[in-house]
Amino acid sequence: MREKDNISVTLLDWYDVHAREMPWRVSPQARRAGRIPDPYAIWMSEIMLQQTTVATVKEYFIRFIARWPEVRDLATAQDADVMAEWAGLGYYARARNLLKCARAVVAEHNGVFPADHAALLKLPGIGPYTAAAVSSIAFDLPHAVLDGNVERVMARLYDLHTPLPDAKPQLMIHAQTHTPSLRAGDYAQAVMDLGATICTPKSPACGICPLQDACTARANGTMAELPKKLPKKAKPVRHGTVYLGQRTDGAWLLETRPEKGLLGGMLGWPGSDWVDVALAHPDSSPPAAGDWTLMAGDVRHTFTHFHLILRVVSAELPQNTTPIAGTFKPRDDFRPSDLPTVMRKAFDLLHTDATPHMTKDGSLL
DNA sequence: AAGCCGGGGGG
DNA sequence: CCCCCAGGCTT
Repeated sequence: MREKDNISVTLLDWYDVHAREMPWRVSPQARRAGRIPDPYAIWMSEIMLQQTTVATVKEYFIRFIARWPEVRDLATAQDADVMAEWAGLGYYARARNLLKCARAVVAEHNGVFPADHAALLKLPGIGPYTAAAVSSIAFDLPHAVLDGNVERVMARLYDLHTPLPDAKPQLMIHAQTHTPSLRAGDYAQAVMDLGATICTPKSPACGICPLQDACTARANGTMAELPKKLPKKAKPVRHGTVYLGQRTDGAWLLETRPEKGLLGGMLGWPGSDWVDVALAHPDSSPPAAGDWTLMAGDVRHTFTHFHLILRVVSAELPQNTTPIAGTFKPRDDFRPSDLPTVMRKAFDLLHTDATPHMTKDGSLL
């Protein structure tokens, strides 16, 4: 086993050769040539990368930057436009905080992201990880990033068997130990790249790992079982009903969900509450009078903490319909891609299987 | 400290 | 189909 005192040098050398291309990334070569990363772009990428893979984020990042090139553009955007652009990316509180943060940077920091870890930490949506990531990647300040990748790399490097999240303080100490005072940004990206591409959760590619000779778990053969985690709890199943109503002129009956809670601030179909299978089926009344039809099949979707099974009920509504819930959105004003995934699945069900399961008879609903 | 928040990819 | 992954906010 080699000593662990030059981990950062080894990783930086590896990163010089193996750094992946990303739309927000300044390559180590470009950085040496004097190119400075755009803190706004780094911040936006890091918010999107919370709980989300690089492959998924790329297209969203490109669209956001094209539409709102600078923080002042985003700060003056309409809430609904930002939420619609975020649709499908998940964890919608991130989008609400993205907007809050952009407005705070304009209002409190003159439109310039502060090159200061403590100041970044005070901004909405920026926690310990993101403050360290922006500090290091955008400003080359020597703050240690500790995301899931770094946790895994450090747990294996030190063969640490303490389960997460109890192990976090120890892992953070190791992460800080290896963070260099020079090239802190490249180092942060290097260690996260390593975790994403080589030191992977399952079947890590130890044979091509630049740290293989320094890795204690590799020496002990325990890398596949690290990091240990506390057991997760089972997800309950909930049931509900959504109503997809389309007026004769093509307008859809939609509602904007409340700011707080599940899918907060997002567009969705009116419907019942979502209740546990053990309870009575939700008493759901349609959002407007009409000839409602239960569609064949159902929508199945899994959220962070429960599985959901939705009945989908549809109707063609007369032009003079007065909604009980929701508002009509003109056909040309509505794109299915503005919906969070579970709501888009309901829309897809309507259009891929247009055969009614049974005709509405009044008692059905 | 524990619970609340999506969605994608892999076995 | 099920399992795994993983930051920040709220309470």
